[in-house]
This record gives sequence, structure tokens and C-alpha cells, in this order.
Amino acid sequence: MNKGEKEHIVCRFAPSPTGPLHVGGVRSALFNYLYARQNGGKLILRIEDTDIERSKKEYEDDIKESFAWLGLEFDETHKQSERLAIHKKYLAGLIDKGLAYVSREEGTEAGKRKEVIRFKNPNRTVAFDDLVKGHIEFDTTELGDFVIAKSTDEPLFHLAVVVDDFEMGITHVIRGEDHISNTPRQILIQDAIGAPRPIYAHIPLILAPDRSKLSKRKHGESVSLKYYRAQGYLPEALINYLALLGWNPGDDRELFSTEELIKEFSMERIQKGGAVFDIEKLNWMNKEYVTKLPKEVLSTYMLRAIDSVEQLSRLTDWKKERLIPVLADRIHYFGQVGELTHLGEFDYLTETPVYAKEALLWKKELDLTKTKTNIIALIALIEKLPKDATAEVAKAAIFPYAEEQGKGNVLWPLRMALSGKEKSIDPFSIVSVIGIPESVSRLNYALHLIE
RNA sequence: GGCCCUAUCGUCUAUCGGCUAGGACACGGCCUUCUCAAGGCUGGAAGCGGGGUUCGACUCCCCGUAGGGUCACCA
Repeated sequence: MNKGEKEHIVCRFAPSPTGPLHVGGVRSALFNYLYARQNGGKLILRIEDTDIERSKKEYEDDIKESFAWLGLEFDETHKQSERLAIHKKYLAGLIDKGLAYVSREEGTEAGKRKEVIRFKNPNRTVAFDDLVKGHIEFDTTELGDFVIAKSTDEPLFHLAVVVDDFEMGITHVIRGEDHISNTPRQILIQDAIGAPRPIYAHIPLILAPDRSKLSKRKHGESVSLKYYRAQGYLPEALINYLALLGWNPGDDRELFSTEELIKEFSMERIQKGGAVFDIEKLNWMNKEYVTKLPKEVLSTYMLRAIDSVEQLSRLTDWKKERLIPVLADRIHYFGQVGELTHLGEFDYLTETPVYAKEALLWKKELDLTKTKTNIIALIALIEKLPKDATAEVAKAAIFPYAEEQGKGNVLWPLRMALSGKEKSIDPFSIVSVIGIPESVSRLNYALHLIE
């Protein structure tokens, strides 16, 4: 393809605002975005709201907000309902030329009308070369004279799509493969109105673990982009993950910024079969991005996550600050802060721990005398720490003593006294979060327990 | 059911006729270690079946089989 042609590439993403933006929709939009940007083409967002009954403003807003959040920008945005006059013009033209006709329907059921506009099917074979699926042929006879408008004033999906794609100069139609069966109908209409045929690329669907199409009805909220936004996933990670679902660069690389994706993307490397959405892999990838976040950005995200959890929001500001690095490497996405907290993972940060005194003894030695001596020594060491001691400062003060006396016999009782749990974050971090007086108080309680 | 699409580890995938079938996620083991998490090392795990074509098929063709999509006066 030469440079002149590339400049004329026009892609579009055309969602209907009848529900929250679907992750599959995001991926379709992403592939359109990558292809358009890579080739210096134009990208159009077209809200397909010809069904006024089902279309909702809130969903239109959700679509726009979602893309803004993802950082995917469109060059133009249109609402199909505002283009009604144009659709009607083409409809009238079709009827005038005898290529469509007003059909009187009998046996009017509920919701059906006496008159609809039907396309006069030439009953021929339609073939097209799909960029990802290859050559596809259909015999359109079985489609019959399909309906293209409810009335001369109410054009339907197929007509509106074809007219808009034509009028907007769309060169490439990149969409989900659930549209393959719509393509022959649309090609028939194109030929009837004398529109050129765009290049089609039908991308495989994103599947649920049961390998069926991901649908809100069947699979719940987790099919919507906003779910992942609310769970605290990073937009760059979501884009990266979705791009790799059904596409690959041909080598082992997996982590790509959007800019790199624009550079690397190629239609030829899009997979032909559907791909299961694997939340585990998304989690892994999101963590990769969390880890690479600049300190200040991470801090902003973490503070927001901490404040959204009632139990943790009660902590003072400096305690929250101390908690950031500790929490950061135990989560895959920010919503996990709340999930872990609700599981009771961090109760000891806000409540005094309760435990049996036997738990204070390090299981490899079970030495009561040593444990007691060590707790007394620890109290002395911690009392001397500055009030705002960081985990590093606390470690520097305690570690030498622990190494001298045997780490297990010092650190295990310390951690148990502070957390009351078999599994917890390291004791120095706990000291830094709960503070010196509270730490000493908990150690005194431990001492009292074993006496 | 008709039509259409698809078919490599559990999942995402590499392979464009030469493969001891590679990587990633997840999982197991080991190391590190006061516990957990993280990290490092490591292990198990795949070509749907049958025919062709070919010196040689995971790769090409055909037939089965399986899965998916779609069959609105929705988009």
C-alpha cells in the first residue's frame, strides 16, 4: 500500500448505546484505533442509536467516558439519530428506483406493523475477502426481502450503517465476527445505492471461560469496561491485555505501551479463533504496570484505594503513607486493597490482636525463656526509636539483635505480638504503621501473657 | 436445524513443510526467609480423528468430529 492510499484510511467504531461499553467493544475500538493511527488515517466514533426505545443517554456517556479514561481518542464523533434526514433520502431513492418497496404485512402481531420497507433481494451470491478470515461467500437467497426500515421515516440498522459508512468515507470496517452474517446484507445495500465496498476485517470474539460469547446477561458485570475501571485496573494494562487477546507481535514480547502497539500492530497477525478472557493473566499484567508506576502516581492510586476502605480510612495520614509500599506489592489491582482488608488480612493494623500465648513461641525451638528475654529486649529497643520510625529505621535497630540471638526466636514473637497472626507483613513494617507506643503496648501484653 | 467461522499445553499463543513443538499466565517443587507476599531457579502440561499430497506434515487438501457465531419491524 503506498503512502497516498494510507492517508485515506478511515476507520470507525460504531457501538449502540443499549448497555455499558463491553470489553469486546473496547477491543474492536482498539484495533480500529491502532490501525488508523498506524496509517495516519482517521478514526470515527459513531453512536448507533437508531433504536430509540433501547438507546439510553447514560450508556452513550458511559461509552465516551470509558474511552476518555482509556486514553483512546477519536477524530470525529457522530450520533446516528442526528443523521436521519440523510438515511431517509437514501431510503426514498431506493424505493423510487424499485430497489426497495413498501410491504403490507398481514397477521399483525403485537409490536409489528402493517407496513414496513423491504429491500428487494436480487438473490445472488455475495463474496468478500476478509482481512482476517479470508474469502467468504454467501448465498443471499435465504435472506429473502429483508426489512431495512420500519417506515419511510424510520430506517433500520443495515440501511443506516451502509449509508453512514458511505457518507463518512469509511475505508475499513473492523468489527467483531458476530457481524459476519450481517455483511452480505450490507453489501447488497451498498451495491444498490452505488457505494464502494469497504475492506472488511472481522475479528474473533472474546469468549467467557465456557467458550461462549461474553454477554452481560450470562456472565454479569465483568463484561463491562467500567467494572475493571471500578476494580482499580490501570487503563494501559487493560489496553495491553486486550491487544494481546487475539493478536500477537510474532515474538515473545508481551508488554507494550499504546505507542508501541501502534507501531507493531498488524492485521495479518490477528488470530482467527476466539480467545478466552483470562482474568488471571490480566491481573498479572496489571501488576506489571503497577510495579512500574512512578512513586507519586502509585501513591495517589494507593491513597485513593485506602480511603475507599472504611477500616483503613480511619488511619492517620502518616500511617496510610507507610502502608503504601507494604500494600503495593501484595496487590494486582487497587480494588484488592479492599478485598484483602475485608478478608481480615490487615485487622492488626487497626485493632489490637488476640492470640493464644503458645503462638508466641517460634515453632522450631519453642523456648519460653528465650522468648521472654527477647520480648523484654525488644521493648527496650523499640522504646528508644523515634516516634515516626520508618520500617527501615526499625529494622536497623532490631535486626542486629535478632541476628545475634537467632532471628526466629526474636522476629517470630515480635511479629506475633504485633499481628497475632501466623501470616502477616513483616514486623518492621507493622511497627512503622501502628507506631512506637502501640508496638510497645502490644509487646508488654505479650510479656504479660507468658508470665 | 440452515448458513458462516474456528480447531497447538487448563488459558493466551509461536511455528508460515524439517520439531528434541518455543514463550507467557496459572499450577507443582526448590532456593531465599521470622511468617506471608515478592523475587530467583526449576518441573509437569498440547498438535481433535481419519484419509490424502510429499523424501518429510502441527503446518497444504478432503471428509468427519467438536466448539462458537448468526438466523428481529435490535444493533
